[in-house]
Amino acid sequence: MSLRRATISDVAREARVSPSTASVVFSGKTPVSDATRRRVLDAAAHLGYTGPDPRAASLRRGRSGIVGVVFEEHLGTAFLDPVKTLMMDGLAEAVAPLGAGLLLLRDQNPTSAVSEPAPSLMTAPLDAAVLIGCSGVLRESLDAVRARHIPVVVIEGDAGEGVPRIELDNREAQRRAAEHVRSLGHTRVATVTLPTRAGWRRGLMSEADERTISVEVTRERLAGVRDIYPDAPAYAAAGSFIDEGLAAGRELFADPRRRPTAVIAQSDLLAAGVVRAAEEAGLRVPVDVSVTGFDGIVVDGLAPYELTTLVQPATEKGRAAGAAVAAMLAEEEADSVRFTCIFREGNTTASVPTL
Amino acid sequence: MSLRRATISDVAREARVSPSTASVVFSGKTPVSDATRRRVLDAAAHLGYTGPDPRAASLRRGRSGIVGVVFEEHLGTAFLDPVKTLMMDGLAEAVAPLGAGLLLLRDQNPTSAVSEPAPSLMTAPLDAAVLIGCSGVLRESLDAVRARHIPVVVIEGDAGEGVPRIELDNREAQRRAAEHVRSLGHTRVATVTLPTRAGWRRGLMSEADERTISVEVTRERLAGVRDIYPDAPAYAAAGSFIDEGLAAGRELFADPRRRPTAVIAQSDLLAAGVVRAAEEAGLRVPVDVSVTGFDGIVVDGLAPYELTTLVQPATEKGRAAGAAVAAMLAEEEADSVRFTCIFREGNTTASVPTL
DNA sequence: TTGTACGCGTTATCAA
DNA sequence: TTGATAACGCGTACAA
Repeated sequence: MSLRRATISDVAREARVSPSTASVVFSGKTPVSDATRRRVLDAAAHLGYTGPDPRAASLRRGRSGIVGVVFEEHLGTAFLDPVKTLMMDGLAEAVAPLGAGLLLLRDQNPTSAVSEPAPSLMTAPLDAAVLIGCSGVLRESLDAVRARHIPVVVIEGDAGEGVPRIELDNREAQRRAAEHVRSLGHTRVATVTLPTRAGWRRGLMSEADERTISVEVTRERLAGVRDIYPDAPAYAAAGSFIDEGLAAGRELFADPRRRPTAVIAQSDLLAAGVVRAAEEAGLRVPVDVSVTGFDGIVVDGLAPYELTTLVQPATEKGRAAGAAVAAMLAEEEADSVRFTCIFREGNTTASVPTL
Repeated sequence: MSLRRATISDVAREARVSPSTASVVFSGKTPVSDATRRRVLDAAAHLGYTGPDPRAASLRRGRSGIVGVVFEEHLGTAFLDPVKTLMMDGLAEAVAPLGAGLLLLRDQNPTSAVSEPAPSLMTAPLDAAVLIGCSGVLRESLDAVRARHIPVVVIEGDAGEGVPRIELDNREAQRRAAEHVRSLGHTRVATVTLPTRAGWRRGLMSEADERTISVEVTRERLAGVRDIYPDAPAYAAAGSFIDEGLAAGRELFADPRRRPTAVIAQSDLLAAGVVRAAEEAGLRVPVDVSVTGFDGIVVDGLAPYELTTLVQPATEKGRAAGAAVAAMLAEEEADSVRFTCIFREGNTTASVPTL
């Protein structure tokens, strides 16, 4: 065995062909006679050569086969969100035909005090990047990627002109849920929102709080509720978890005299928590209180309840991002896509109780 | 603007320095006079040069800054498992100082009928690879990676000689839970296991079923129970979900005369489902029935229950894998690590009810 | 502190 | 069907 790994030239020499011929045997881009292919493959096996070095190949081709996925949070946190998980699934599926893989990236440099893009985002051999939830924080990452002229797609965020976006009709969808609740006769309604900004601790929001929501999804969905119920109390959770919904529900159901007859939650997990809080308070769902969610995921352990919710095409969103990436890599125009949620009536909403 | 992107030579020319000087300005490997640095940086800004091309740099240095993480399942499925999620977190944290990112990889080629490694595993510019749950299926991936002489670490799996492993004391830990249950006086005990093989549908296992369990974790933990309760009925779930535990619990609690007074579940999610099933059957936990879990994760929505469980250092496992990768990249010896679970008594176990 | 020269391993192009 | 040639863009001895 030699010290350094065998290269394609070594294989070519051993097989008594030119390096280009050996290369072609592996890439399959040009027909090669069976005899020659045999010789090359045998030589490769003999030398323990397992195919072209990806680093050299990617330099030569100008493609690395790597798509970066940029999160603005801890990976562990990101994957706690079932919607993001499904999106990743769709994305992975959509880039697989390109022979590409997904590189997990965080936006912030964790070791740096000042806000600057993570080094890996600057130094990774990316063919394209997908930014998830482009709020203010991801701005630097976006700029960094664009400066590198890397095609970029943004999911759920505002990216400025020229950047394809994958969006949801958050406001309209949430409004539909509110309309449904109204059509059932509910007038005492509360809403439980997703976090409003980084570092928000849970609690009822003041008007001032509402005006300064920096998370677009939260703002939009709240606006959808406000279209129908301008004055409903809004409780902002600290995250999209059952336990957060539970905490919110406890507070909302605490005072029997101001108890809402319907709660519109901005995620299914929050809604599940609200349902639990209702049970805990001795309220029957949906007889005494109606609850709506958002996302349309399967909430493990919530059976026999089926949330009335807005089903968002989470996997589709990922797939669409992947398709946009594929288009941009093929030098085609990639369009923004706006997905529509589908209202699904479960067994957690009913007419307002008659007193 | 020129057609092709500016290279470091262009910058050097514009700054009237040699390419190597310009290179050094970006890498910082050699001191450069302030004046020169300025000129180079200005020239770079002028030309829109954002730093060395990662593809070329990685060819030259022989490092890509990419660590592959190989799963044997759909990504969406993998991230449904809180333990894997935490592991990813630890892994990401541990490789970040290397300036490395995590490339998500599946082991099987989804488009191929025959079992062969995914193309991305063969063609991705990996510095190292981490295989998760190396059962039989991941064998090909392991061989492929080793043929490429890429350093590899295996989490929860058997990798053969020379491959560092990150393991858990599954059997001993589970035995401790069983011992705890026995010390509480329970004799009518059942266990709920993780899936036994790919494609297993839920149900009680026969002795023959038990002998042919192909998932190591399941086998080991079951062995731990068997050390104490050789004859306890074992129900294998189809996945680690609350709803699976619920289904298992329903079956175990169906017949009041053969009802177990304690259930040992192989994961916290399964245990949570068993707790729900107990409630559903009108049994109080832990008064009428004790339940133990495994993992020590926070089960969202299970409050006020706190499972008696075995806390496994999930994040630590990821970190250890990252450390092993770092060591191997530094040409050091990387040792296998065997982690120990910590028994934690919650409020879901109590003495056997007196009749 | 700066510059020269070379090679990292591959593949696209073109001619034979 | 095969082979010669020339980059791809950079980092790093080594010399100046």
